Amino acid sequence: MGKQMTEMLKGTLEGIVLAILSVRPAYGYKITARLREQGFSDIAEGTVYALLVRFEQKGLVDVVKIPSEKGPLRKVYSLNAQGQEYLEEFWRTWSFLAGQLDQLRGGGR
Amino acid sequence: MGKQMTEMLKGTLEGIVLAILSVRPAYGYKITARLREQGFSDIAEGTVYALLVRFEQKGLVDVVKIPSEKGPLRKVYSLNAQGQEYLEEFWRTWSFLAGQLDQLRGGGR
DNA sequence: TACTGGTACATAGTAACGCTGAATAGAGGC
DNA sequence: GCCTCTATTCAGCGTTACTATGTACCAGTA
Repeated sequence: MGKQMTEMLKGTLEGIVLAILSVRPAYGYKITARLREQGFSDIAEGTVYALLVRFEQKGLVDVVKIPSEKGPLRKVYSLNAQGQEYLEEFWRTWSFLAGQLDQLRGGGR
Repeated sequence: MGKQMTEMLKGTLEGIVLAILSVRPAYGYKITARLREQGFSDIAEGTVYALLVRFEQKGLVDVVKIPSEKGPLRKVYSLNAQGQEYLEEFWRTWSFLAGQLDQLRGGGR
């Protein structure tokens, strides 16, 4: 992945994963696979797990352990009220930034 | 400034400043002031200067020293061909990310 | 039994970036 | 002289994503 993308993901990946969780609960492995399908080609496994741990520590998610059909236990994460709140703030921040960028891009031509 | 914004600016502020320079050459103090007016309320002084130094090291900008009407010499930065190229790549990366986020946001409701 | 491959989670170490806070310095106004 | 505004620089810090590796469970196969 490009270095620009790597840096741009800081702060954004968090929101992306929260948004994914807001649609439906999911576990790390699945989230990583989904991100890769969506074009974030080399998101590292460890990256998502670290993120999920942080969510848990901040109290943004609830966790349930569910047996997998194949392999070790899955840790299924779901967004709780606080996480929803946090996600909304993320969207506000993102909107502002995207607005500014659009303006700059338009003005630059 | 919010912590979310701080993290989101990583990788993005770089593009923002490059975009500003692509419109017309500018110097650190002015850029910082302009960013603050545009709503990036507490961009730290040092942040922009560090960015400009990095641009210089990567060879994305040309630098001229010009006397100020009031105060020490200004270091005026202008985007060169390589910088222009880099900025275009930034826009491509940004477009991809913004597209993904828009999709997620739409799907989440 | 041993091997392979897919699923699933965890973690130590590293690099990059923006922030904090302070220092330096010139010019003009009181 | 002292303060304010302009203008740049730098050391140290916290957060984040990446790299690389390790653990573990299960199914299929030879």
